[in-house]
Amino acid sequence: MALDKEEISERVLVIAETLINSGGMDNLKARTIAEQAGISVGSVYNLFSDLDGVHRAVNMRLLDRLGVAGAAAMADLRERGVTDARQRLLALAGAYMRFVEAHPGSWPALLAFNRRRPVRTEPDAYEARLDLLFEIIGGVLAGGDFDLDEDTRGVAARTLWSSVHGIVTSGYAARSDRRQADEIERQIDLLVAVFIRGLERGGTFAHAGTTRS
Amino acid sequence: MALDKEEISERVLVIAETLINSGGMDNLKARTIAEQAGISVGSVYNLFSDLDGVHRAVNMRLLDRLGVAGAAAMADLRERGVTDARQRLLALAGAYMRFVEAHPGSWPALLAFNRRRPVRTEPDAYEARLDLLFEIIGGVLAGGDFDLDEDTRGVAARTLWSSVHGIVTSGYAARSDRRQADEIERQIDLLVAVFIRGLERGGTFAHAGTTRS
DNA sequence: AGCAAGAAATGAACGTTGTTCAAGAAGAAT
DNA sequence: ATTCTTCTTGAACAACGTTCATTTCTTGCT
Repeated sequence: MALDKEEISERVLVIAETLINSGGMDNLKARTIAEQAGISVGSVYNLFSDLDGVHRAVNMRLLDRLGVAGAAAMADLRERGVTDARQRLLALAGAYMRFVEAHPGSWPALLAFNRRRPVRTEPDAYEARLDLLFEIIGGVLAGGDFDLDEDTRGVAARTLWSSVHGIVTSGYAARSDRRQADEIERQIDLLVAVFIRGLERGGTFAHAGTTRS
Repeated sequence: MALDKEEISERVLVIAETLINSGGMDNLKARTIAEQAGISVGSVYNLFSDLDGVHRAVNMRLLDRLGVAGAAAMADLRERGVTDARQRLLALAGAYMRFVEAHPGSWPALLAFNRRRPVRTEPDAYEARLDLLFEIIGGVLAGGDFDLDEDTRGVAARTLWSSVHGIVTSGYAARSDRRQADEIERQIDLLVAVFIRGLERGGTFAHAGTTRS
């Protein structure tokens, strides 16, 4: 055996991500992986349970990289002495935007994968990675001069994440030219500005009871 | 020919939506459609270009229904004399939430379909239906006592849509139990409250220049 | 070195899928 | 009745995910 099992798995995942990123999840084919990795189809199934398993592993690596990108953006601003909450939130949103742009195939594939009905295996591994993102955002909110209790701050952080996520992904789903990138930036600017103004005034955000019919 | 071509198309679409909604897009199979509709596989391809064409048609019907649901929610509040912007936005978000709940398979499938790389056919038909939603939200914003120019109001409407969309879909993607429905409602409450507080103070929302690195 | 037992890799084979298209059936027109 | 046109059919094809009997390699022992 020329290579370690770990090394081959690694290579398979790199190949798999490239395939998915260039042609969507439909482009992830067992025979293509095998050919490009220099192994047989059977070996792919020896390393991973099935193609869904390969995709899951690719997705975990993606989420890890997104977390790193977010943390790096915060570290960068900290180094440059920027503590302004608005700029930090914009930097986080920008990091996410660039991340999605850099993964035009694999990120949509991750989203599509997580929507598939029969269902979530390893929810913990997935949500733990999301929690990391929420904590970064929560940290920014805690650093600003908002008067929020811990619980509300958590909800606000998750709301910000969901909102930015919605803006970026539905933006790129609609089109992919530069006009759309500008639209996304405008929406992010407005969202962050509105959030900061709205949160600055403090208070609670109890359920108004009108969401349900 | 016992039935009109229109009638059979209609029946095929109803069957297709049921299949997609119950088992995701993987459940949409040419032979299943043919069998349930009482026609042959070839006839399915006679009515639609391919399975993507069937899915596209199903998606258009879904978007139409979503638009109707939003308009109905607004009409209902108008009848009851409710003009408060906050309650109207919450009602819209609630309508979307219920819509997504009512389409656990077909709505995620629509989202996944629109993310597929090779690409958008008929972008106009799709975006026209989205514009209708934006106009409904824009109308609510115009009705409230915000001091927004038309352009900013449009951006705000689209931002609200994207945000609510992000909250609802990433909420249901993560889990599907009742705890998650509560979380979604909390996020929507906070988002709407923050938006109204933020927008009330007027002003512009120009690009701060920190989104891009 | 030789050898046996266990582990890992292989790719032919199977069942399903989307899609096509020659052949046939049905209808319309003369 | 006959021709022409249009629609319908389902067998056939290629491509896919997945399995598993067979082969190949590795390891431990004498």
